[in-house]
Amino acid sequence: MKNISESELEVMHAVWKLKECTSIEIVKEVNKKKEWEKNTIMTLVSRLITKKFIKAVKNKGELIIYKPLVDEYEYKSQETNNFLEKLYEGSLSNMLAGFAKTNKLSKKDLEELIKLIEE
Amino acid sequence: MKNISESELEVMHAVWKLKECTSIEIVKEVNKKKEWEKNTIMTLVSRLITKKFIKAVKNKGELIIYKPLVDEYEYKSQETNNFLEKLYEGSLSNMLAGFAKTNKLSKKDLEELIKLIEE
DNA sequence: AAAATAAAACTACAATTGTAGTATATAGTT
DNA sequence: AACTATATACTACAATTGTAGTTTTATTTT
Repeated sequence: MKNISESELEVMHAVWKLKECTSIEIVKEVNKKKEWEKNTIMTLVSRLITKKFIKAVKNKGELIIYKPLVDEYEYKSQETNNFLEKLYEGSLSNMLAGFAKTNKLSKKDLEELIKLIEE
Repeated sequence: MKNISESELEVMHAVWKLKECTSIEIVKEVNKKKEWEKNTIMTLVSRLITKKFIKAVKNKGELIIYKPLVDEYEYKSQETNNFLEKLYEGSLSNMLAGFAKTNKLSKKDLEELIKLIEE
């Protein structure tokens, strides 16, 4: 399975959020964060279709409806694993340790971490 | 500042580890993980030089010595921020929450997390 | 029905990346 | 000094990515 590129990911975020949507809605949603041309955004959509991350449903007389084909959280945590593998030998605590060195963890972060651990 | 690509990153890991090293050493180190041709690895080294992540010091009669120009942990935590931004709206706890959903955190992870928090 | 508009598809093109091969310079060996 | 081996530099080339422009198709308006 191919990768979602960085700008494609921006589009995926929109599709994940909207769930079933038209090109118009996707463009509007993406434009909240990125000033990209409609054409640019639709090129990304079409690449995501080729890569099987999005499906297009076409009904006569209606706009095409786009839907995500992969689960958002599943995809994200797989990407997170890849990321940890690439930068931190796959170790989460390794990452947190390194991260804490430069990016002071905020109190809020710590509290949320504790809450998470307690479950 | 340009980005370090995925295969370039593999080379950076070697250079970070070795600190001051020759092409031979870099190739040997990278080959522990990736079966890449010497030429391939040296192409990556030269791109990293262009991108200012590595410096080459050349002394007459000796092999060229390569050194990292950026701090490993600084680079990694910056990349981590980018990653969090791209996938989790910049929120670490957001990531951990999502991560915990699919990737059961191991007991070991939890223990190490707790240790970290306690500092 | 013809024209105008807008959506969808197709084409474009440079930069980056992955992955080497080839040429040149330098050093060590006979 | 000539030859050989090997380190370094330069060239190559297809795939992917970022970023649209252009063409075609379908729908709505005169």
